[in-house]
Amino acid sequence: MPITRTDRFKPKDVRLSLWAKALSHPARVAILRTLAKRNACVCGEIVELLPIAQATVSQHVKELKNAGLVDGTIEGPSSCYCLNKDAIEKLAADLNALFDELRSGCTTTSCSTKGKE
Amino acid sequence: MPITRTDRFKPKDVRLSLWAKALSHPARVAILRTLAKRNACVCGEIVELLPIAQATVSQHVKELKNAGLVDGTIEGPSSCYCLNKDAIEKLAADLNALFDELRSGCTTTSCSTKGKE
DNA sequence: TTCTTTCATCGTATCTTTACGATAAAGATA
DNA sequence: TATCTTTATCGTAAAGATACGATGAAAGAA
Repeated sequence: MPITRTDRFKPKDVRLSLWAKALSHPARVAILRTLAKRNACVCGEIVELLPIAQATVSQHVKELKNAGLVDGTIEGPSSCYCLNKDAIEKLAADLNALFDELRSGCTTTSCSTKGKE
Repeated sequence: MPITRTDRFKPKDVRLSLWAKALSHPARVAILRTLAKRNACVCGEIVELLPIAQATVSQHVKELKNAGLVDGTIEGPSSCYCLNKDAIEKLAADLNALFDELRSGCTTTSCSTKGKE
């Protein structure tokens, strides 16, 4: 396998950026919300709700599956999707850990206030 | 202004996807972590730590500033950056609200287990 | 079997992101 | 003033993301 650019970054940062990328399109956020609300749903229902074509919805769902956030099963002629709860929790945990880190470092003064006084 | 594609999605989803996009590159995650750890720092220090060129670092920092997550002040010949704590909290709140929503909907069975039994 | 429904994938056009070298701007230093 | 340092921006190449129509595959209905 070739050396990718991301190999040069810390795995922790790469991991988080991949989670974030999964959420970085409004269609994908909407799909996750829909799956949560309906508890699982067929692809066609998602297509109805979103302002994009069926092929594009499939593409976005595929990304969410690749990210591990969504599972799918074939139900007759249609596909049933649902959230992967474990992955959602891992994502939430990773992000909360990041925020803890971002909160902890800085104490009081920001550089902008420091610069203005 | 022209009608963009994202106008067709819900503002709430667009907003979240924009936060996520800000975090969707390992360099940007690393920059945020660095700023937290050092409490504020000069552009050159970030360049030293990351495996990318100075121009690219500037570009990533600019995106973080556009997203509101980072503030910057000019200090003599150099630029000092720091986290925007308020924005970080807003981002954390938005994401936690999403996770609450994702957790609440589904109760027990996922479609994958349902499909296998 | 033939037709319909449902979804995934292919092919492709367009736009965006990422990356870098080169250069410009602006403060420091000599 | 001339020079050095530091950073932002420009120009641009390469890669990736997004979108859609068309097509394919697979299950169900007629």
